Amino acid sequence: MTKKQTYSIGELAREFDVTTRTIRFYEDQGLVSPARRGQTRVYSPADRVMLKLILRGKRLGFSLAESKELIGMYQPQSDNRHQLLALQSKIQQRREQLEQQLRDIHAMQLELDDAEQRCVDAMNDLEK
Amino acid sequence: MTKKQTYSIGELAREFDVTTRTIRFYEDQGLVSPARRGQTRVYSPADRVMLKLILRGKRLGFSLAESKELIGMYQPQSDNRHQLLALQSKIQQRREQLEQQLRDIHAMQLELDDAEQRCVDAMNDLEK
DNA sequence: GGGGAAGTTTACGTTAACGTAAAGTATGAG
DNA sequence: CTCATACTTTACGTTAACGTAAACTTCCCC
Repeated sequence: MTKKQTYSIGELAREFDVTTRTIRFYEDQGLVSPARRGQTRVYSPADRVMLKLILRGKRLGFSLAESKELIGMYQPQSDNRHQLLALQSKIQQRREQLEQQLRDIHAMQLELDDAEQRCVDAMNDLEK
Repeated sequence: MTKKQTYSIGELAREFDVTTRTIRFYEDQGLVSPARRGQTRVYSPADRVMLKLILRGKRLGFSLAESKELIGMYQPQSDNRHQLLALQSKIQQRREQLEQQLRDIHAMQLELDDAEQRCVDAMNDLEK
């Protein structure tokens, strides 16, 4: 028995806590392309994975266009040497961006530590 | 000698690679409030730090409003116990969001590793 | 067969974060 | 004095990422 799993738009919307409008919008932008049973959209596990990747991109501040490009990088269909080199270069750029984000997160965490400490101190002061 | 350092809007724009329009927009939004010498804006080191924090927020996908709130957290001026508790709660939320971002980044890094490997393989195949 | 829930298309509205253009002011160089 | 450069305000324009409303179909339940 193969997992013949499919999803309705409503199911996915609930799972990922977005509206159906959002999912249809992503289709407009060419990020997902669900099958149809009549008029109705039928989503595959692959479509579901796409959504996951898009939303992960969003959490990191990526635009839909960026996420789309990023996802495209995961399957190099190029047989052209030049394009492969270009792809590698893009991958490298993304890597560097992610590392910048890591640094930024670390800095913020330190500041949050600091902020919380001042909170605690302020509360201790309140208790005379 | 105190560091009597100040900056023009143009200097800061160049340093942070944004337009002057952007910096004025941030002022409109109440994120910075430079002094004036006549009509002309004069930025202090503190203003410069603000800009840094805002742009760091941007790199992590924060809206200006979120960055503003976050920066506000760094100096609890509250003498109210209830507000201090609320602030702690917000700090905790930010922490959790940052940790989600860390997980997201890690996942992306793994996928980039994978993507690059496929690139390398494809290039090796090209060399017969 | 009437109704409700979930799906559909079409289309106009909204918000954030600036871009861009116009028109004026100030200031140092030559 | 004149010109270039850097600043200023005012104001309309733009893009991304959906929200929201209207009007319609499909399907299932009782």
